[in-house]
Amino acid sequence: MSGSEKVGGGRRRERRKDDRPAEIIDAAIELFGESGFGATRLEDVARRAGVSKGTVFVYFANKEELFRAVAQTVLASKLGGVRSVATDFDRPVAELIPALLEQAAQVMESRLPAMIRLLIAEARQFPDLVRVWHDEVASKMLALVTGAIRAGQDRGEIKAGDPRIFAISIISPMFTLAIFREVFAETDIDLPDLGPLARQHAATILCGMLAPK
Amino acid sequence: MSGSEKVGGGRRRERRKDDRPAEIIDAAIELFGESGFGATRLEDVARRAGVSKGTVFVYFANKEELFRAVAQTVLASKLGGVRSVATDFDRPVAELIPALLEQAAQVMESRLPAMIRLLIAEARQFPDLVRVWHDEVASKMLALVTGAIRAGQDRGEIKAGDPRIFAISIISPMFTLAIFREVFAETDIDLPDLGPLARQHAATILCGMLAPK
DNA sequence: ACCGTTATTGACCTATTGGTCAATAGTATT
DNA sequence: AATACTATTGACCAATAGGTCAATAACGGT
Repeated sequence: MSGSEKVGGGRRRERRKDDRPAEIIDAAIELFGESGFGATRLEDVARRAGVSKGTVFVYFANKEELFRAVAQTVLASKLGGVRSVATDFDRPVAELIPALLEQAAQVMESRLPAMIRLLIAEARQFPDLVRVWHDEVASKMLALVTGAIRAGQDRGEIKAGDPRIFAISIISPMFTLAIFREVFAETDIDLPDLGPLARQHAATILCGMLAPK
Repeated sequence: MSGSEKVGGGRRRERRKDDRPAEIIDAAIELFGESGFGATRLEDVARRAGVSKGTVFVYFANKEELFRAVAQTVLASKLGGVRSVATDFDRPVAELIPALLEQAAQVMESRLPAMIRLLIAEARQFPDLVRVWHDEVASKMLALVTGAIRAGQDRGEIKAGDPRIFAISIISPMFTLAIFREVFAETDIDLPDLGPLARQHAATILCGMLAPK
């Protein structure tokens, strides 16, 4: 109570060079997520970050650059998750797939879907970001699953068929539901939860892919 | 050849009240699809429609209204496809699902994915459009599939499980691939085609859902 | 041919907002 | 306490693009 004021509305100008970028990025993540890139005003980002518009331009050359920073921040924070699953590569597919989908259900509970929505929205404006998103996340994910499928096929565990298509069959429900939840978030439309979807879909698709013994 | 000039670069001012709206909407579909809503200038829409900016405002109160018209046009033109599948409702699921996915593969070859991308992008800006899209397309689609699943379960054809989740398992790969193709369109990334996906996925998911005899 | 109607135009207005920068005020050092 | 340094500010600028409207010219009717 005595000396240290509550930070929120405390002194007006504080010099915190090191924390600013992260704070601005956080604010931008929220606002871009709420209103999209085009409709979000830098001044609002600044205000939410507790900073003036000028400060935003001290740390980010322009709006695009801020968007890049936002996208990379969210993507980077999720990379760990993907990696962790990538480690247990050569378990039997019957174990890998449920684990993978469970993991996906968790990851999709974060800010990632909002980010994905943004990337879908601005894909044409920021082709290089699409590239990053593909190289860092999508293709790695796909490669991981495809590899596991192929291994399973070699072992005679999995039916014949295009592994890339199997991979899409496996992961797309998580992707689709995550997007749907984003899009229909503000409405009263109710959708299944990610967890149950992950489990039932894992069982179904696995059963469809296992080679008949 | 004699009197009627080629329409394209013909006389500058023509009075064609009836055709203008459709022409403007067509131009807008293309441009919104290419650059998104925010980044598309009404003046460009006008030019592509062979008309001046003022004319656009004669037929559409503002940019939002034009967007609505665009969305509804594309949605409406696709409604027929959904309906046509809805008719053969109580065939055995083993026939219905491949047919449905084949149909979906075809529909996703149209402008619909671009429109879906747009709707995802602008969902927060146009909540009422999201509603339309849900009521007119998504929920009908879901209801159709869910209904068929339930019927199949009653007949003992299909395993126990949440029919809504089964429905997502069935259709989401088509949705996902369509979106991916949109997003990665400008890159050199190559993705599977919709047809093969539809067929292999139909076989896989069906096999996973059929009750063991 | 003439005229009245109105679809069409494009110059114009203006609000918005990304982006700049000289002034200001924290902070560290002495 | 005085000084130097620089993070922060917010008034300001300029460009862009949505939106308006009086003037114009295409068309139908007589």
